[in-house]
Amino acid sequence: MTQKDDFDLREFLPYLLNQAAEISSQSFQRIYKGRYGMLRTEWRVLFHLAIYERMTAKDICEKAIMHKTKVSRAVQRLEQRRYLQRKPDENDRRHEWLTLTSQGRAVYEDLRAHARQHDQVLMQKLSIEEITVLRRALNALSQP
Amino acid sequence: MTQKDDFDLREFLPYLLNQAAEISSQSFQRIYKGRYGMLRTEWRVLFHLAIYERMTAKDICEKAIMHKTKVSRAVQRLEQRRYLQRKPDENDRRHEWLTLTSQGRAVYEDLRAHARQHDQVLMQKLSIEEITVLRRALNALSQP
DNA sequence: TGGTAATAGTTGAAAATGTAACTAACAACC
DNA sequence: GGTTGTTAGTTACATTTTCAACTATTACCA
Repeated sequence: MTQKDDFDLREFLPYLLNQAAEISSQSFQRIYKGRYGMLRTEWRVLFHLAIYERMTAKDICEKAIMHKTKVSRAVQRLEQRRYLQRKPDENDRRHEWLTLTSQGRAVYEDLRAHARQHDQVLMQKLSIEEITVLRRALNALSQP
Repeated sequence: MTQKDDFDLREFLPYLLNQAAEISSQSFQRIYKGRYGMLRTEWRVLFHLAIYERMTAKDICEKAIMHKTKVSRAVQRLEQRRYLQRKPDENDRRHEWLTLTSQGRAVYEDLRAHARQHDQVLMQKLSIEEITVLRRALNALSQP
């Protein structure tokens, strides 16, 4: 098992990004899954609603770059657990406004604290300068 | 839909990493999926075998940080398409040595060229310095 | 006005993934 | 040698995701 080819997987950005994303998500996953049985799609929707307060599913699709069926199903499950409420738009009944319930907000507060803590741990692997550049680079790469 | 909370999702590393990984993988995905009907797990296994020549499934699990069932299934599909061959180890028949067929190597050559090209496009979004730091940071975050 | 197109969101079936239990081969120890 | 434990890899089943088709509502325009 000795390396032969001159193509270095460890320099291929999509590969590296995936690896880092996967590994750095794991311990946070244990938290939202373990405590609330939530999926990745679900905490993402929850966090967006907590931060932006009031969005339609479409808004979430765009902000979070998620497919509408993913969002639709995440919203369903969050509604079943009473973490969010839906309210049809008065003027255009194709839209539904989504807001967190107080229970949903409580879950968010808890998860946010863990997220912060988790982020701290991750950042300990990097220097301040690396963190700054990393965030900038990741944002740049997130523009489609 | 105005931001309210002081927690910034756009600074939460697992989120940022996922976003960047997802988006930067898309156009490469269109290539391996469109041309060869392959999955992400499959190109990863293919690339590892091309680069290291001869590995067991276990080796791939460790290098690629993939679960053994993922690897097992990817190997099955690559074998069905005649991209790789299995050969049981003489001394320990629990191990199977995997190698690419010439057909598998041809597919790799093609995909590698596209991967390089794709990487070039991604890197155009970044400065040289950002690329260096990004790679270093991603490698650091990939250590579990 | 009526007819076609576009948009928000849902649903069902197929594909992929995760989890845990399984088989087969070897190792270690008495 | 036989029992127990470990390792490599597969399989079965449940859970998620994807893709395409669908409903319901609004927009456009002759």
